[in-house]
Amino acid sequence: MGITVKKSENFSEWYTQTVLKSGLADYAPIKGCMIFREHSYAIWEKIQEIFNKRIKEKGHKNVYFPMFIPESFLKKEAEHFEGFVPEVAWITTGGNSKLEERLAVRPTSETIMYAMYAKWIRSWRDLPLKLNQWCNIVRWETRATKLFLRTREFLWQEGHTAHATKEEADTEVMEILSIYKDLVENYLAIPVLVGKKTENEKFAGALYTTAVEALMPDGKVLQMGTSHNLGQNFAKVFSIKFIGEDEKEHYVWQTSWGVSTRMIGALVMVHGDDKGLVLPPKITPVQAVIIPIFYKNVAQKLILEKAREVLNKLVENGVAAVLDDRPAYTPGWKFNEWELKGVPIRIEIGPRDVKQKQLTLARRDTFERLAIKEEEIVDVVNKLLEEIQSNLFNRAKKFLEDNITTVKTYDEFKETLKKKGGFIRACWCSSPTCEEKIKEETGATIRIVPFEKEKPFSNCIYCDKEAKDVVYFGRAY
RNA sequence: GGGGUCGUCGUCUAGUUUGGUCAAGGAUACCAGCCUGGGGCGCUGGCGAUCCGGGGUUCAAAUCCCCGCGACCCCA
Repeated sequence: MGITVKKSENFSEWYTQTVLKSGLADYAPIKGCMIFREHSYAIWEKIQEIFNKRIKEKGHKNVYFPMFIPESFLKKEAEHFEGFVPEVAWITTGGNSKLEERLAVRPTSETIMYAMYAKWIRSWRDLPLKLNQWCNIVRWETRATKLFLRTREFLWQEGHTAHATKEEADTEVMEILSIYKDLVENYLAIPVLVGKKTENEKFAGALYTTAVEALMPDGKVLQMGTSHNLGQNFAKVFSIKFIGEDEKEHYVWQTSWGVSTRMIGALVMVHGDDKGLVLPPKITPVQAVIIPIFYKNVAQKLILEKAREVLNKLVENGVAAVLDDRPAYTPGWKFNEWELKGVPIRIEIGPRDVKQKQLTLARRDTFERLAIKEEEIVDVVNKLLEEIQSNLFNRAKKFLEDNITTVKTYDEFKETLKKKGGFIRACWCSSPTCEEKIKEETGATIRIVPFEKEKPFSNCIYCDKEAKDVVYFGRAY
């Protein structure tokens, strides 16, 4: 019933088992598809809650657009279409009749949304337009399914804004990126690198793309979120124009950005251990579980009463606590189950504790156990939750820092990639050809070009010509 | 994209190499009853599989062959 492999020994198998056995997800009876079960959906709801709050503060509104996109819409922006067509699922038939124009099941919603933006935006007074939607996305993957990371259907949020000027759009892109960084680092406790994408790696149809990228324990890099400045590319093909204060006609400047349920996969990989999930307190649906320990010859009622009292106290003080009073399972069984599910704190209440007016607490991240005075429970739990949150982040941060390797030659580059993985900091001449060659030969891509230009410390690792940028390479999921 | 492994009760698995002993064995889960309870506790009984689908070879197929479907692992 528990996880039968060690994280350090067979990472891939460990990941699959952890996801399945913790009750996060299951395979669906449709190839390439998965089921987001209660546990992962609850985490997703937390993410929604946090992110909604942040963007609503900034004046964004949530909407919902159709999941079907007419082919002609998708085709309007050539680069965009090229980028997505290899994995678009098409609807060609409705009932018994063949459709006159086939419909794409949205791989992303730029085109369907912008067709409407063209209708809604008339004047500078209509700007900025800042909409977001939470929805499902379909990309017809042909590669092997990996729960949360590579499935044909997944959930995400996609924000789409329109602005009067490029500067405003630039600002929007950066503000959203910093919300993503905040979400991932301060809630999911996963440290990230932020920066720009190269031309090769940018979103199909964008002017430029920015991203937050995280490092997984197996040395591979996972893109956690992207924020794009679309320039006026879509505005021109969808004719999204407004009359400015200068009484002239202008095309809008647009942004789009998204994070997906992939983040849940990162959460599993980064923090999980041989006993299962380890969830950061700020993102877990359950922060503390109370497990009463009964003995036949001791008044069960007393223990249960005490457990309920502790539960109420915690809940009243804003702790997401639950009481596991199922009589059919033994305490040991429950310990294992809640550890598998990653709950940060376990509170045990048995006859010993009641007698001594104490509670026994156990930390999920360090397995440390401690006895505390009953009346201290709220303070101690809150303090522990904070400690666990920062411990998880610091652990991951150290791992990230230890796995950023600076190299000066291509041999060193290949060696590091093979032996260690992680982020590789190297100099690059900024030619897409070198980037492409490196990808072909090693599988590594440029994950991030830092916003603050660093001074090159060597020539381009591939062509040995003068380097223009210091960039971060990695093998990505 | 390339290579490999695999598919048998809900789940994990034995059996496949060498066809017959298998109307498929075990463990776990599930149900009933007892017993327990500070790390997946124990006992008794019960339920549960046309062996992924299709075709072929054969007196005989979970086992051999072909096609399909699906999953996983490794490599770029």
